[in-house]
Amino acid sequence: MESGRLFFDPTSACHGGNMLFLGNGDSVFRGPRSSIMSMEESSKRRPFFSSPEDLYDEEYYDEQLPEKKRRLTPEQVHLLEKSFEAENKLEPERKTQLAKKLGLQSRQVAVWFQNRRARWKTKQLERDYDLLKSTYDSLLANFDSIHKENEKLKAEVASLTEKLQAKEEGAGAPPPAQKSESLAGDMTEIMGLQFGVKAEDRLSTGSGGSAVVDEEGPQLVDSGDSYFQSVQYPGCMGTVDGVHSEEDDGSDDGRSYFPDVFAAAEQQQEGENLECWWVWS
DNA sequence: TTGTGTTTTATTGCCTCC
DNA sequence: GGAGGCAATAAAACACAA
Repeated sequence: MESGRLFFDPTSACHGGNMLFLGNGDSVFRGPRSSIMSMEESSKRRPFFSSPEDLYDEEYYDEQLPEKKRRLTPEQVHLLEKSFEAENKLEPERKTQLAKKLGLQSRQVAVWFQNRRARWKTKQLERDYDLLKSTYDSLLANFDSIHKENEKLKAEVASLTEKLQAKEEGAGAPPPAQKSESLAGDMTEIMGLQFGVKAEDRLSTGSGGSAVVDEEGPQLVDSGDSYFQSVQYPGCMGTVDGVHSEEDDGSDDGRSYFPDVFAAAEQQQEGENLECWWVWS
Protein backbone atom coordinates (compact mmCIF):
# COMPACT_ATOMS: atom_id res chain seq x y z
CA MET A 1 0.00 0.00 0.00
CA GLU A 2 1.29 3.38 -0.88
CA SER A 3 1.77 5.27 2.28
CA GLY A 4 0.89 8.85 2.75
CA ARG A 5 -2.01 8.92 0.37
CA LEU A 6 -5.21 10.38 1.54
CA PHE A 7 -8.49 8.85 0.67
CA PHE A 8 -10.95 11.60 0.94
CA ASP A 9 -13.26 13.39 -1.35
CA PRO A 10 -11.34 16.47 -2.45
CA THR A 11 -14.53 18.36 -3.07
CA SER A 12 -15.58 17.80 0.49
CA ALA A 13 -12.57 19.70 1.63
CA CYS A 14 -13.97 22.77 -0.06
CA HIS A 15 -17.08 22.99 2.04
CA GLY A 16 -16.25 20.89 4.96
CA GLY A 17 -12.62 21.48 5.46
CA ASN A 18 -11.92 17.92 6.47
CA MET A 19 -8.28 18.31 5.56
CA LEU A 20 -5.83 20.05 7.80
CA PHE A 21 -2.44 21.12 6.60
CA LEU A 22 0.05 21.42 9.36
CA GLY A 23 2.90 23.83 9.47
CA ASN A 24 5.49 21.09 9.37
CA GLY A 25 4.26 19.88 6.02
CA ASP A 26 2.26 17.01 7.42
CA SER A 27 -1.34 16.81 6.61
CA VAL A 28 -3.87 14.96 8.63
CA PHE A 29 -7.35 13.80 8.00
CA ARG A 30 -9.70 15.56 10.28
CA GLY A 31 -12.47 13.15 10.89
CA PRO A 32 -15.73 13.92 12.55
CA ARG A 33 -15.78 14.92 16.18
CA SER A 34 -12.44 16.52 15.59
CA SER A 35 -10.72 13.21 15.91
CA ILE A 36 -7.40 13.76 14.28
CA MET A 37 -6.04 10.80 12.40
CA SER A 38 -2.55 10.66 11.12
CA MET A 39 -2.04 10.49 7.40
CA GLU A 40 -0.95 6.91 7.59
CA GLU A 41 -3.89 5.97 9.71
CA SER A 42 -6.36 7.67 7.44
CA SER A 43 -4.98 5.85 4.45
CA LYS A 44 -5.51 2.59 6.25
CA ARG A 45 -9.04 3.58 7.00
CA ARG A 46 -9.85 4.26 3.44
CA PRO A 47 -13.51 4.95 2.83
CA PHE A 48 -15.71 3.73 0.03
CA PHE A 49 -14.73 0.09 -0.05
CA SER A 50 -17.09 -1.85 -2.18
CA SER A 51 -16.00 -5.15 -0.73
CA PRO A 52 -13.58 -6.40 1.88
CA GLU A 53 -11.32 -7.61 -0.91
CA ASP A 54 -10.93 -4.08 -2.23
CA LEU A 55 -9.27 -3.17 0.98
CA TYR A 56 -6.01 -4.71 -0.14
CA ASP A 57 -6.44 -4.36 -3.85
CA GLU A 58 -3.45 -2.45 -5.16
CA GLU A 59 -4.98 -2.10 -8.59
CA TYR A 60 -8.00 -0.57 -7.07
CA TYR A 61 -5.90 2.01 -5.36
CA ASP A 62 -4.04 2.94 -8.48
CA GLU A 63 -7.03 3.16 -10.73
CA GLN A 64 -9.67 4.58 -8.50
CA LEU A 65 -7.89 7.57 -7.07
CA PRO A 66 -8.86 10.14 -6.26
CA GLU A 67 -11.77 8.57 -4.44
CA LYS A 68 -15.20 9.86 -5.12
CA LYS A 69 -18.30 9.38 -3.14
CA ARG A 70 -19.30 5.82 -3.79
CA ARG A 71 -22.61 4.16 -3.17
CA LEU A 72 -22.77 1.05 -1.12
CA THR A 73 -23.46 -2.17 -2.91
CA PRO A 74 -26.94 -3.66 -2.74
CA GLU A 75 -25.57 -6.43 -0.55
CA GLN A 76 -24.10 -3.95 1.90
CA VAL A 77 -27.31 -1.96 1.98
CA HIS A 78 -29.34 -5.11 2.47
CA LEU A 79 -27.29 -6.15 5.46
CA LEU A 80 -27.40 -2.68 6.92
CA GLU A 81 -31.16 -2.57 6.47
CA LYS A 82 -31.53 -5.89 8.20
CA SER A 83 -29.40 -4.69 11.03
CA PHE A 84 -31.38 -1.48 11.25
CA GLU A 85 -34.62 -3.41 11.45
CA ALA A 86 -33.30 -5.39 14.34
CA GLU A 87 -32.07 -2.33 16.19
CA ASN A 88 -31.95 1.20 14.90
CA LYS A 89 -29.09 2.26 17.10
CA LEU A 90 -25.57 1.03 17.07
CA GLU A 91 -23.55 0.01 20.05
CA PRO A 92 -19.82 0.40 19.43
CA GLU A 93 -19.24 -3.32 19.36
CA ARG A 94 -21.98 -3.96 16.89
CA LYS A 95 -20.77 -1.12 14.75
CA THR A 96 -17.29 -2.56 14.60
CA GLN A 97 -18.55 -6.03 13.77
CA LEU A 98 -20.82 -4.74 11.08
CA ALA A 99 -18.08 -2.62 9.56
CA LYS A 100 -15.74 -5.59 9.50
CA LYS A 101 -18.37 -7.78 7.93
CA LEU A 102 -19.16 -5.23 5.25
CA GLY A 103 -15.65 -4.08 4.59
CA LEU A 104 -16.53 -0.55 5.55
CA GLN A 105 -15.15 1.90 8.04
CA SER A 106 -17.05 1.85 11.28
CA ARG A 107 -17.52 5.54 10.69
CA GLN A 108 -19.35 4.76 7.44
CA VAL A 109 -21.62 2.36 9.24
CA ALA A 110 -22.36 4.97 11.86
CA VAL A 111 -23.09 7.57 9.20
CA TRP A 112 -25.35 5.16 7.36
CA PHE A 113 -27.34 4.50 10.52
CA GLN A 114 -27.55 8.19 11.25
CA ASN A 115 -28.89 8.94 7.80
CA ARG A 116 -31.21 5.98 7.94
CA ARG A 117 -32.70 7.22 11.19
CA ALA A 118 -33.22 10.62 9.63
CA ARG A 119 -35.00 9.05 6.65
CA TRP A 120 -37.15 6.97 8.92
CA LYS A 121 -38.12 10.03 10.91
CA THR A 122 -39.07 11.94 7.79
CA LYS A 123 -41.28 9.10 6.65
CA GLN A 124 -42.78 8.89 10.07
CA LEU A 125 -43.67 12.56 10.01
CA GLU A 126 -45.39 12.04 6.69
CA ARG A 127 -47.38 9.15 8.07
CA ASP A 128 -48.30 11.15 11.14
CA TYR A 129 -49.45 14.02 8.98
CA ASP A 130 -51.65 11.75 6.89
CA LEU A 131 -53.15 10.20 9.97
CA LEU A 132 -53.80 13.58 11.54
CA LYS A 133 -55.41 14.86 8.39
CA SER A 134 -57.71 11.90 7.98
CA THR A 135 -58.70 12.16 11.62
CA TYR A 136 -59.50 15.80 11.18
CA ASP A 137 -61.52 15.17 8.02
CA SER A 138 -63.46 12.45 9.73
CA LEU A 139 -64.23 14.61 12.74
CA LEU A 140 -65.29 17.47 10.53
CA ALA A 141 -67.67 15.26 8.56
CA ASN A 142 -69.09 13.87 11.78
CA PHE A 143 -69.58 17.32 13.20
CA ASP A 144 -71.38 18.50 10.08
CA SER A 145 -73.82 15.60 10.13
CA ILE A 146 -74.54 16.09 13.81
CA HIS A 147 -75.02 19.78 13.30
CA LYS A 148 -77.56 19.14 10.56
CA GLU A 149 -79.38 16.63 12.70
CA ASN A 150 -79.46 19.16 15.48
CA GLU A 151 -81.08 21.75 13.23
CA LYS A 152 -83.60 19.21 12.02
CA LEU A 153 -84.61 18.21 15.54
CA LYS A 154 -84.89 21.80 16.64
CA ALA A 155 -87.32 22.47 13.80
CA GLU A 156 -89.27 19.40 14.79
CA VAL A 157 -89.56 20.60 18.38
CA ALA A 158 -90.77 24.00 17.23
CA SER A 159 -93.35 22.42 15.00
CA LEU A 160 -94.65 20.11 17.71
CA THR A 161 -94.78 22.93 20.22
CA GLU A 162 -96.82 24.96 17.79
CA LYS A 163 -99.23 22.10 17.20
CA LEU A 164 -99.62 21.53 20.89
CA GLN A 165 -100.47 25.14 21.51
CA ALA A 166 -103.01 25.13 18.68
CA LYS A 167 -104.63 22.02 20.05
CA GLU A 168 -104.90 23.50 23.51
CA GLU A 169 -106.44 26.68 22.17
CA GLY A 170 -108.97 24.77 20.06
CA ALA A 171 -110.05 22.59 22.97
CA GLY A 172 -112.35 25.33 24.36
CA ALA A 173 -111.84 25.42 28.05
CA PRO A 174 -108.37 26.71 28.51
CA PRO A 175 -106.35 24.08 30.17
CA PRO A 176 -104.13 25.05 32.95
CA ALA A 177 -101.80 27.33 31.01
CA GLN A 178 -99.14 26.52 33.45
CA LYS A 179 -99.17 22.91 32.32
CA SER A 180 -98.82 23.45 28.57
CA GLU A 181 -96.32 26.16 28.97
CA SER A 182 -94.49 23.98 31.35
CA LEU A 183 -94.47 21.11 28.88
CA ALA A 184 -93.21 23.24 26.03
CA GLY A 185 -90.70 24.82 28.34
CA ASP A 186 -89.49 21.47 29.48
CA MET A 187 -89.00 20.31 25.93
CA THR A 188 -87.15 23.44 24.98
CA GLU A 189 -85.02 23.10 28.02
CA ILE A 190 -84.28 19.49 27.25
CA MET A 191 -83.40 20.30 23.70
CA GLY A 192 -81.29 23.15 24.88
CA LEU A 193 -79.44 20.87 27.17
CA GLN A 194 -79.04 18.24 24.56
CA PHE A 195 -77.95 20.42 21.71
CA GLY A 196 -76.23 23.08 23.63
CA VAL A 197 -74.35 21.46 26.40
CA LYS A 198 -73.61 18.30 24.53
CA ALA A 199 -72.28 20.21 21.60
CA GLU A 200 -69.83 21.85 23.91
CA ASP A 201 -68.89 18.50 25.26
CA ARG A 202 -68.31 17.29 21.78
CA LEU A 203 -66.02 20.15 21.02
CA SER A 204 -64.07 19.69 24.18
CA THR A 205 -61.23 17.23 24.52
CA GLY A 206 -63.77 14.55 25.10
CA SER A 207 -62.63 13.82 28.59
CA GLY A 208 -66.18 13.84 29.82
CA GLY A 209 -67.41 11.43 27.22
CA SER A 210 -64.56 9.07 27.17
CA ALA A 211 -65.62 7.30 30.31
CA VAL A 212 -67.91 5.19 28.20
CA VAL A 213 -66.52 3.93 24.95
CA ASP A 214 -68.43 2.24 22.23
CA GLU A 215 -65.94 -0.41 21.40
CA GLU A 216 -67.98 -1.57 18.47
CA GLY A 217 -67.94 1.83 16.89
CA PRO A 218 -65.53 2.89 14.18
CA GLN A 219 -62.07 3.64 15.47
CA LEU A 220 -60.45 5.59 12.75
CA VAL A 221 -57.27 6.24 14.61
CA ASP A 222 -56.78 2.59 15.23
CA SER A 223 -57.51 1.43 11.75
CA GLY A 224 -55.50 -1.42 10.39
CA ASP A 225 -53.30 0.95 8.43
CA SER A 226 -52.50 3.00 11.44
CA TYR A 227 -48.95 3.46 12.47
CA PHE A 228 -49.96 2.69 16.04
CA GLN A 229 -50.62 -0.90 15.18
CA SER A 230 -48.51 -1.65 12.16
CA VAL A 231 -44.89 -2.15 12.89
CA GLN A 232 -42.86 -1.24 9.91
CA TYR A 233 -39.53 -1.52 11.62
CA PRO A 234 -39.79 -3.67 14.66
CA GLY A 235 -36.63 -2.09 15.93
CA CYS A 236 -38.00 1.39 15.47
CA MET A 237 -41.35 1.14 17.09
CA GLY A 238 -42.45 1.16 20.62
CA THR A 239 -42.37 -2.56 20.74
CA VAL A 240 -38.63 -2.54 20.98
CA ASP A 241 -36.79 -0.85 23.76
CA GLY A 242 -34.15 0.66 21.57
CA VAL A 243 -36.63 2.87 19.86
CA HIS A 244 -37.70 4.72 22.89
CA SER A 245 -34.44 6.48 23.07
CA GLU A 246 -34.44 7.82 19.56
CA GLU A 247 -35.33 11.23 20.79
CA ASP A 248 -33.50 12.16 23.86
CA ASP A 249 -35.80 15.05 24.65
CA GLY A 250 -38.70 12.67 24.91
CA SER A 251 -40.62 14.21 22.04
CA ASP A 252 -40.40 10.97 20.18
CA ASP A 253 -41.54 7.98 22.10
CA GLY A 254 -41.14 5.79 19.08
CA ARG A 255 -44.76 5.90 18.17
CA SER A 256 -45.53 9.31 16.88
CA TYR A 257 -44.16 12.79 16.71
CA PHE A 258 -47.56 14.11 17.78
CA PRO A 259 -48.46 11.79 20.61
CA ASP A 260 -50.58 14.31 22.47
CA VAL A 261 -52.47 15.35 19.40
CA PHE A 262 -53.24 11.80 18.47
CA ALA A 263 -54.21 10.94 21.98
CA ALA A 264 -56.63 13.84 21.97
CA ALA A 265 -57.92 12.84 18.56
CA GLU A 266 -58.39 9.34 19.81
CA GLN A 267 -60.27 10.55 22.84
CA GLN A 268 -62.37 12.79 20.69
CA GLN A 269 -63.10 9.90 18.40
CA GLU A 270 -64.30 7.97 21.37
CA GLY A 271 -66.37 10.95 22.37
CA GLU A 272 -67.83 11.03 18.88
CA ASN A 273 -68.85 7.43 19.13
CA LEU A 274 -70.45 8.07 22.44
CA GLU A 275 -72.12 11.11 21.02
CA CYS A 276 -73.59 9.12 18.19
CA TRP A 277 -74.91 6.59 20.59
CA TRP A 278 -76.39 9.36 22.67
CA VAL A 279 -78.02 11.18 19.78
CA TRP A 280 -79.55 8.19 18.12
CA SER A 281 -80.71 6.21 21.12
C1' DT B 1 -27.37 14.65 -24.42
C1' DT B 2 -28.70 17.67 -21.07
C1' DG B 3 -31.21 19.87 -17.57
C1' DT B 4 -33.53 18.96 -13.37
C1' DG B 5 -35.26 16.71 -9.39
C1' DT B 6 -34.38 13.05 -5.97
C1' DT B 7 -31.60 9.98 -3.22
C1' DT B 8 -27.53 8.74 -0.88
C1' DT B 9 -23.19 9.50 1.40
C1' DA B 10 -20.65 12.46 4.19
C1' DT B 11 -19.37 16.70 7.02
C1' DT B 12 -20.07 20.30 10.41
C1' DG B 13 -21.67 22.39 14.47
C1' DC B 14 -24.35 22.15 18.39
C1' DC B 15 -26.41 19.64 22.22
C1' DT B 16 -26.85 16.16 25.85
C1' DC B 17 -25.21 12.65 28.74
C1' DC B 18 -21.92 10.39 31.58
C1' DG C 1 -14.12 16.84 28.26
C1' DG C 2 -15.11 13.08 25.23
C1' DA C 3 -18.54 10.30 22.84
C1' DG C 4 -22.51 9.98 20.41
C1' DG C 5 -26.87 11.89 18.62
C1' DC C 6 -29.31 15.14 15.67
C1' DA C 7 -30.35 18.96 12.26
C1' DA C 8 -28.74 21.26 8.51
C1' DT C 9 -26.26 21.12 4.60
C1' DA C 10 -23.05 19.89 0.60
C1' DA C 11 -22.18 17.28 -3.16
C1' DA C 12 -21.89 12.96 -5.79
C1' DA C 13 -24.75 9.55 -7.82
C1' DC C 14 -28.76 8.40 -9.91
C1' DA C 15 -33.37 8.70 -12.45
C1' DC C 16 -35.91 10.52 -15.95
C1' DA C 17 -38.26 13.60 -19.06
C1' DA C 18 -37.63 16.55 -23.10
